[in-house]
Amino acid sequence: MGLANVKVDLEAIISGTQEGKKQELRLWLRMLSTTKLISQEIRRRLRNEFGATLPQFDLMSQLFREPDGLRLGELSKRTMVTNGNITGLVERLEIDGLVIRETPDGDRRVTVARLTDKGSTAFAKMADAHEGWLRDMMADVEPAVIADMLTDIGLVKRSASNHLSGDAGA
Amino acid sequence: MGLANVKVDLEAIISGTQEGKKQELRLWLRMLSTTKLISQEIRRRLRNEFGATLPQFDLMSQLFREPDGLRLGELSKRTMVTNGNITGLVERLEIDGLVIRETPDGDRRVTVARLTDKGSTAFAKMADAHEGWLRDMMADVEPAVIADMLTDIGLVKRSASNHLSGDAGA
DNA sequence: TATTGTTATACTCTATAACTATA
DNA sequence: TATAGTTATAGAGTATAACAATA
Repeated sequence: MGLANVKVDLEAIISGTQEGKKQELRLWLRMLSTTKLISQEIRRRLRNEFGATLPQFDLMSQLFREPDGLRLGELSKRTMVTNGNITGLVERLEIDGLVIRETPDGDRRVTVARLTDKGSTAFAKMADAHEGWLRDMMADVEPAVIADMLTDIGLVKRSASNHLSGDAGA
Repeated sequence: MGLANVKVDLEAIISGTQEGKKQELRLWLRMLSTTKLISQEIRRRLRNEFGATLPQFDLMSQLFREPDGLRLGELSKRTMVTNGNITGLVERLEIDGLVIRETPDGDRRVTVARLTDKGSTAFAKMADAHEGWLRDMMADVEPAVIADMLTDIGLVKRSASNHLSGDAGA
């Protein structure tokens, strides 16, 4: 108890003071290194357990939300992968039978990619595992990490009762 | 004015409730997509303005902190790059004259890498620019993003005075 | 002419495993 | 035998630019 409602000083950040700038910078740096760790592990598991890459997972997750599929240009925007590279990315997935490309009648320049049934099933499994992995990884570092992260960057003011190492349950 | 000390509910997270788990998950997902955007832009600028890559920048930042250099094994750990790949990474930097490899007398199996003067100067410039870029990127999205991010994931309880869109200065 | 994709190129990163030299 | 690096290999991602087909 006493852990709730830890005070956060957002004012420095929002008002754009020097101190606020420093805090922002540290927040992003912290986020970058933390997410590097996480995404490295996610990539490893995607590869080992599903033979997939993170960009492929990203792409499939976009298609999963769009049963009718997406034009490659739109896919490119959403995944932040250049047009030229979307082709190869989709191609590899098509070879595995996870994605199919079709040209609609209206405009023959257009290519629409969508998940096959196999792809849809595969992605559902991956997404499920993905969520579980995140939970696992959080369990390893939790409960200290999030609060520590916020404290570390000076966003959360550490209070006497906010000392997490040790008897969190007491 | 009312923006300070916004209340944060860490209790759900720390106590490990269902609700806390959900919040964590959303936090990581948000972080992953946010940092993807940022690191993509950072990578682009490092390449265009300095001809460097993010892994190279990471490696140099480790060496910058250690004037005496680091053994490759230690570099590998700190950068999370496998031993086999550290060799090539360091090699490319050595070709550019930014890093030098030396074998100490005590143990001839060991290789120590350290920044050259040129490398040190180059890194200082890069780090400076890097910090500026982060500030720039934050300026684009700021002040809403950080607070919004925290609010969005349910970490910060949005209050009446915490409505950021619009007249933040009033 | 503009748009939509594709192709071509070149480089870096990443992972894995076999290998060498030294201790 | 164990340790520190290196080499070898293969595959994917990334960026850029030239290109083809269609509108």
